[in-house]
Amino acid sequence: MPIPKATAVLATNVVVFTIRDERLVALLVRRPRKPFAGVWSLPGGLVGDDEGLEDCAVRTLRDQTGLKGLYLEQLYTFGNPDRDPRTRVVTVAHFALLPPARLNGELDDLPDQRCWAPVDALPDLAFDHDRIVAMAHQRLASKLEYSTIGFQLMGERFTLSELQQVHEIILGEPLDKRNFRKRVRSLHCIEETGDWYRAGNHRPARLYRLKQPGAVEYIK
Amino acid sequence: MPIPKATAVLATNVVVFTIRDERLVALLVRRPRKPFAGVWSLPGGLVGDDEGLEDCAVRTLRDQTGLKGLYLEQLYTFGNPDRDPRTRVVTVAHFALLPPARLNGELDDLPDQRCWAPVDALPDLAFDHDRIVAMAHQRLASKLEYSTIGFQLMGERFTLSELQQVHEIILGEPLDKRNFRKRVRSLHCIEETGDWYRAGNHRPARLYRLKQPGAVEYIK
DNA sequence: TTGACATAGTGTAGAAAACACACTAAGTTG
DNA sequence: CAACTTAGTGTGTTTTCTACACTATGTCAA
Repeated sequence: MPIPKATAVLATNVVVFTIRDERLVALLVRRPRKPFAGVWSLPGGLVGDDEGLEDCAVRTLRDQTGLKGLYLEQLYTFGNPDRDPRTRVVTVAHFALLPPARLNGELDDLPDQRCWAPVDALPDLAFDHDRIVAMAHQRLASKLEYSTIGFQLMGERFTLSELQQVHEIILGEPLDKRNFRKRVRSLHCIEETGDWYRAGNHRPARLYRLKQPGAVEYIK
Repeated sequence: MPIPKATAVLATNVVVFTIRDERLVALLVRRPRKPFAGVWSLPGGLVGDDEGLEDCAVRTLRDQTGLKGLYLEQLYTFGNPDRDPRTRVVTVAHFALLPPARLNGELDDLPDQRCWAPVDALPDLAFDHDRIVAMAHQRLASKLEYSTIGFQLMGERFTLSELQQVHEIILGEPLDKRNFRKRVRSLHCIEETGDWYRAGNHRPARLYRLKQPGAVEYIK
C-alpha cells in the first residue's frame, strides 16, 4: 500500500529570549512575504525533506539572524487548521535562550528587519505567534523553578546579582537576595572563577561559572 | 509567491494509560499494514486536511479502539527524518488517561488486534513508539507531583486507597498513607459523596468525587 | 586622604512543609 | 463471636521556606 500524499506543510519557529534594558525580550523578524508581509513574526521556516525538527529550528534561526549555539528546546506544536490563511501549515515551536552578554551588537545590522520586543508589550504578530510567545514565556518561568535552565541565560562567567536579576525579570517579581543565593549555592552546580567583576564606584562582585556549561537539570 | 509543496506526512499517536493488574499499562494496536505489519504500535493515524492535531488524536483513538471522552494532552513531536522507513512522517504524540473503572470489557473484542502492555515490559514496537511511551510515562509521573492530573485516572467516584495505589504504581514507589491523605485533603478539590465502597470482609471506604471533574490544576 | 556613594555579601529566627512512624475502627466471613 | 482485612487517624522531627538589615569593599570626587 502506497503512502498517502503529504498532508501538511511543516515548519518550525523559535522564540529567542534574552534580557535587554531590564526586560525579557523576544526576537522578531519582519516577514518579507505574504501573508502578513511586513508584519513582525518569529524566526522560522519550512522543514527540509530530510531535516530533523530541531535541526530546522537551528538552521532557520542561523539563516535569519546569525545566532547559533544557543540553548534550545521544543515547546509545543501548533496545528490549528486555519492558523495560516493560505493553506495548512503546522509549526513545531521551540524556544531558545541568548545570554545578554552575547548581545553586543550581534543584530545591529538590518535594524528594520529585526527587533527585540518586550514580551509584555509585543507588537501585532503574524499568525498565532503571540500565543507561541506567551506559552514559551510561561514555560520558561515554570522551568526556572524546577530546573537549572536559568543558567543558560548567563555568559561563561557571571555574578550572582546578574543571575538574580534575570530570574526576577522572567518571574516578574522581586526575590530576596539572601534566600536566592542560598538556593543557588545549594544546587552545587557553579564554582568561583577567582576573578572579580568591576563596574562603577562600588565593591566588585565574584565571578562564577557553571561546572557543566551545557547541562540543565531538574531539581528537587 | 505560492506556498511550497507539502513537505511532510503528518500523523498523531496517543499513549493511552490505565492501570491493570496493579501495573501501569499502555494500549497497543497491531499494525495492519507495512511497514511493521503485524507489529504492535500506538493507536494513531494521519492528520486530515482540515483537522486539528488534537482532533486527529481523538478521532483515530475512537476509530481504532472505541475509546472517547478521555483526558488527553499533547506530549511531544517526533520528527526524526528516518523514523519511518518509507518516507518522512512526523508524529505529534499525545497521551491520554483511562480510569481503570472504565475498563470493563471495553476492549475485549478483537483481542488479537489490541492489547494492554505494561510500560515496563513492552513488546517490540513499531517505529520509535517505545521512546514515545517512555517519555509519556516520565511526563505523567512528573505531573503527578505538581498537578492534579492523577484524578483523571479515577472514575466518577473513588476511594483514597484507590487513588494512592494509582500514584504508587505510576511513581514506582510506595507512599505513606497518612501523608498521602493529608496532601490530597490539602488540595481541596474533592468532596465526600456520602456513600461507601464495600468490597470483601473488611471496613468500607468513603467514596469521594472531584468538585470539578475535568479540571487539572497546577499545585504549589 | 578621606568621605560619600553604590553595590556585594552575609546569618538567624520563625513558619510551613515534608517525613517517619503504629495503632484503632469497622465492616465481612466462617 | 472470633478472625480477618482494609480504612482511617495524629504527633513529633527534620527539612525547607520565608522574612528581614546590616557590614564589606571597592570607586570616585573633593
